[in-house]
Formats: sequence, C-alpha cells, structure tokens
Amino acid sequence: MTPLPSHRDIPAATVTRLPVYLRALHAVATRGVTRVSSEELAIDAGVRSTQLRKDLSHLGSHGVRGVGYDVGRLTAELTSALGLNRAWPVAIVGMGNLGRALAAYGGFATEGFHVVALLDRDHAIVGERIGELTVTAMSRLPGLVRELGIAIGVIATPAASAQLAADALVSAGVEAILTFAPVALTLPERVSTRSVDLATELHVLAFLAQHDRLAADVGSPG
Amino acid sequence: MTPLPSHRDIPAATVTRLPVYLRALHAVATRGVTRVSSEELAIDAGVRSTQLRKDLSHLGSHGVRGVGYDVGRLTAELTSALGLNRAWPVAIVGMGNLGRALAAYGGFATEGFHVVALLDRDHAIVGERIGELTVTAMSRLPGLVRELGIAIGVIATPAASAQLAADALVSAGVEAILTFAPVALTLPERVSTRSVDLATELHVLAFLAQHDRLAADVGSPG
DNA sequence: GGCACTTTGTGCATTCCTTCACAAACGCCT
DNA sequence: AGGCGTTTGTGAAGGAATGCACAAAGTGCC
Repeated sequence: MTPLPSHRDIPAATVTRLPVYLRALHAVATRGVTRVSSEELAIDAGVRSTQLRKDLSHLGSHGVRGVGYDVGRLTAELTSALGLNRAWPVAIVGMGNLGRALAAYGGFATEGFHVVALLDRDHAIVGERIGELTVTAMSRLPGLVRELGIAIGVIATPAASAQLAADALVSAGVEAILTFAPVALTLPERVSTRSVDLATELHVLAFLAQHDRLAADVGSPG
Repeated sequence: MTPLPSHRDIPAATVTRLPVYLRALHAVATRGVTRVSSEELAIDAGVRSTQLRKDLSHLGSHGVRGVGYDVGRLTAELTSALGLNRAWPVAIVGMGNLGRALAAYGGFATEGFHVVALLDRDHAIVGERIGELTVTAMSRLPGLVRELGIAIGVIATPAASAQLAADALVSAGVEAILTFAPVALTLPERVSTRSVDLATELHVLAFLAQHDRLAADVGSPG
C-alpha cells in the first residue's frame, strides 16, 4: 500500500548525512563523471562505503550491482527525498551582526532556500533596508508566513530573546526552526529544530585539544 | 596513579553536552541561585536529569546526595574539564563575508577564545584592517601560530580552498579546526575537527518539514 | 540520636547506530 | 551462452548512547 518507497522511518543519523551525500554527488558531477561507486562517493563524503550504502538503502535501491550509481539519477533521488525540488522561503528573526551576516550569506540561496523576510523586535531597526529586503516588525510575522508560504524560520537573536522569537515563529505557523542562540528552546512536538552554536563547537574543540595535549604528555608517540 | 579523576574516556556524546551544562549553570548563577538539583539544571539544559547525572559522573562526583550541586563548584569543575581556565588564541582563515562576520561576532570573545589572527590567500585583501586586526598573508601563519600560541584554527573559506587552508593550519601546528566549509577534510588523526554547515542544517530541516507534512496528510491528528 | 525525605550515582536493560560478512545481481569477455 | 570479476543491498554482530530502577548517602525534624 505504499506507492513510493516511503520516506518514513529513516534513521535520524542517516538524515543528517543525506545532504553530505548530495554535495559529494555535485562534486562528482562537476568532474564530469556520470557513474560512481559507493566507495568513491563515500571518500568524497567522508564516510565508509558500507555506511553510505546502508543509508541509501533506506531510500530504496537506486544502484546497479557490479556498476555503481548513476550520478544524475541518485542526485534526483536525494533531491526529492530531502524535499529540495521546491522553493523554501525562509524568515530570519534578529537583525544584529549575525542576522545581517546570514541575510547576506550566499549559502542560503543555494538549492531552493530563499530569505524572503527579515524581522526584528527593535523598532529602531524596523524599516531599515538590508540587501534587497526591508526589516519588518514582529507583528507582521503571521501575515508574512501565510502570504509567502514560509515554512522555515531562523533565529539569530540574543539568547535572552530566543524563546520569544521561537514562540512567535511557532504561532505564526512555521514548521521548522534553525536557531543560533545558545539556549534550549521549548517547542511543540510538531516543530522541528536544529541548533548551530559556535561557542559550543569551540568549547568541544578546547576540550579535545587539551585532552590530546595531556594524552601526548603521558603516552608515548607513535 | 591518577591524581585527577582523569578526563580520558569521556564519551563523545557527553563532551558535546558539557558546554551546554556550563551555560545552563551560568544562567542559574545569574538568577542568584547557589545550589541546583540535576532536575532543575537538566530542564535548563534541555536534557533528562538522568542523562545529566550520568554525564557528570564521568568527571567524578561533585554533587551532594539529598542536596544537589553547588553551582560555583560545578561551574569550576566543568570549566576546568573543558580547558576554559586558560586563553585560547584563535586564527581565522578566509576573510569573505563569513570570515568578517566571525571576526566581528562577539560570541568568540567569551570564555577565553580570542581571535588574534586573520588570514587570507588573496593578496588584494591582505593588509586590510578588520576590527582591531589586520589581515595577513598565509605565509605568515606558521610564525603567528608559534608566537601567539594559536591552537585553534577556523576555516571560513569557500569549499574549494578549505583543504588547502586545513593543510596550512595543520602544518603550522594548529591542534584543532572548526570549519564552516561544506566539504570533508582530510586531516591527520591528532588534529580534532568540528564542522558547522548551514546548508546541511537547512537541508535536514527541509527533510523534516516535508516529512511531517506528508505524515500529517496521512495520519490522523491527535 | 533516629527516622523520614530528598537527591545523587550507577548497574542493567533497551534502543539506536555502525561495521562486518556475504549472497544476490549485474556487465563483460570469450 | 556461460563463467568471472565487480559492486550493491542486507541480515547479523558488535558497540555506543540512552533511560530505568534502585541502593547509597546526605539533610533536617522530632
């Protein structure tokens, strides 16, 4: 009773790797290659080939035994699985340093993600022009989400305002949130969240660097 | 023969949560609280209390049964475990939009991380002043790393230059790398890496949003 | 001082993820 | 057409992380 291979029940760990595979495929395609083995693609993606194959198996079989994967076909398959064959209008809340940088950052524009709304709580910033957009007040968020079909919100506010921004996005009808604020957000189950936190990443690196340094003092080289 | 509780053998998943606990502790301390239970702290950190306790147990016992944790003492313990009671000079490679934003971003300055060097391969940018620093040429990297004691490098270059930047950082003697470039880096074992990738995060959210949307069409609300 | 209450620290079960090992399936060469 | 080499897809094993349940250890009241 499943017309499509069914995108449900794909392990979370696999989902986070699918974008990596897609990028590896683009790199391969740029080299003019039209067929690729799981081994080659895995190297580009920085994973083991068996992991790549198992991950792809969750989307259904699209390789040919003894040959490999058709680059174009697999690209289409991943693009479809990730939902990237449609436009994803994005709203950014919080127009400080980070928000401005994100609005200007080209990385968002690739593959269907278009920043279509910039918002800030501070009325001193509202009305300011940033790139091709004008900063609007938070009160206009629900209307914008409805009119422009915004499904993804980005939180670039200070930590203290993040929960407020999240609540506003959720009640406006956004389905997924990417937050840069270093706080745990309380959200309804149905809203997906991803968190990017520079300070945390640096902390982890500090731990690892110190750790390896200690290990080097104790253990023998080699 | 271990004078300290030994910071080795801490699960990777735990390490990534330690910074979150530290931040939760700061939030608690700001409220003027001096003692906190694992339950309260876990809520602030967005995890289960049992997970918090198990994570902390890897650092040794620092709570008091029946009472909870001393905020100051636990903060000190985590700070020490993460290696944050010393300065961490940081170099940023790649002074495009992202690199400039990172150089200006205050989040780096907190807790010992100081951006002390900005580098770019492009000689047209070298010499330019950004904030309090001047962009220097890649050739000066080894000297800077040695003189300033730089242990952490940040890669903010385009994907195509990322491996080059990584090689330069590694041979200059950097111990850990935070990269924003969406490519798998090939690095020696001893160098720690963390990757932050905005496009990947958006892709994952697109997948989840589409997925939930499909599920909502099929399943019943409740 | 002893008892009731609270909260930590942890062995154990469970679930999730990764890796291994190998059969199934394909192209190619003769 | 048949056999050989290659590569996929996957069951099963192994390992890691999470959550449960409870004993151990402390405080405070009577």
